[in-house]
Amino acid sequence: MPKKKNGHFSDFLKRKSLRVTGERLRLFEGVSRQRGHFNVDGLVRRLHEQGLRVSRDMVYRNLPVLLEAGVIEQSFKTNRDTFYEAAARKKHHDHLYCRTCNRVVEFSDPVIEELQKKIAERFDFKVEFHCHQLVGVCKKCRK
Amino acid sequence: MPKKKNGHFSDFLKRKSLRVTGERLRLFEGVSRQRGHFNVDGLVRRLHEQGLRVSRDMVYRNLPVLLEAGVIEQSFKTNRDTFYEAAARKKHHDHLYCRTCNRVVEFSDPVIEELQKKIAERFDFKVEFHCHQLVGVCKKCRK
DNA sequence: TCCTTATTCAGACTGAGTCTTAATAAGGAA
DNA sequence: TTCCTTATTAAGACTCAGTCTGAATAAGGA
Repeated sequence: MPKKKNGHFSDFLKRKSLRVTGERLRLFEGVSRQRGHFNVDGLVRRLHEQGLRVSRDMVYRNLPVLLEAGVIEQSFKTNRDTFYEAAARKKHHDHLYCRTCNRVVEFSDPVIEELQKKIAERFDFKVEFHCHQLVGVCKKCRK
Repeated sequence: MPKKKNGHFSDFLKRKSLRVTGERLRLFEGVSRQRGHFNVDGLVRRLHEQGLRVSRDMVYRNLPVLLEAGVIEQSFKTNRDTFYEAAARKKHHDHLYCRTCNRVVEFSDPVIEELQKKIAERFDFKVEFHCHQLVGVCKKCRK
């Protein structure tokens, strides 16, 4: 029984005076074990396939909570959707997005991260997340 | 009469075997003189106010053309809209976006730009534009 | 001038994200 | 435990940025 796993999350909820509901804990567990990028509808579909009954609306309502708790982070945006991923799985990274084949390549650069932090400080800006994606055409799609 | 102004644009159209229509040239001129950030519906509204009759669809259809010709560039995205700005007006920059007051602060960092270029080269990726925004809460909104 | 075909317009459509309302359940008080 | 207040939930309607369709128009080559 991994009671400990969602301990941090329910602590977070209490700290924020949000109610610790079974729904939220189940959502937390379900989301935490997802791999790769997902949009909301994709997430709901996956969770259903895994036998977890959650409504789309429930996910949308709790998105800010999951983001603030650091359970997920925003990954990248296409014209249509916003994609997320479970944050605990791996360290932060940014994305190259091929608009032709929709494939995504991850990159991370500690120098860029550091410079970003400095910029935020300079403007006295509390950054909650950032979106950094290079959009274009990958090698394959250029033939 | 600044005939020369849209010369580059009509050359671009010809090079791409796209038809040089009065509509497109008018759109080009209208868009070029806009200042600040705008989304599509806002742009259409502004152009109407300035006496230029363009349909929303016309703008959407020609968005890729204007982007590729370098007339506008993508600026930042909110949950709902994508914002653009006339590119010729000023040099490239990125954005801090306050999700509370929706205000936008511009920043630019040549080192980050350079590092991005290197990353794109490493993955042999032809970058058409990039989206780099730090989302959070500005000084004022934190009281 | 004619003909082909890209472009334009009007308006319907799609779907991500939001909102409403009634029902439910968390958690504090006694 | 029981009751009560109030946040949360489910279902489904709604909004509106962006896309698509089909008919009318006009660019540009022959």
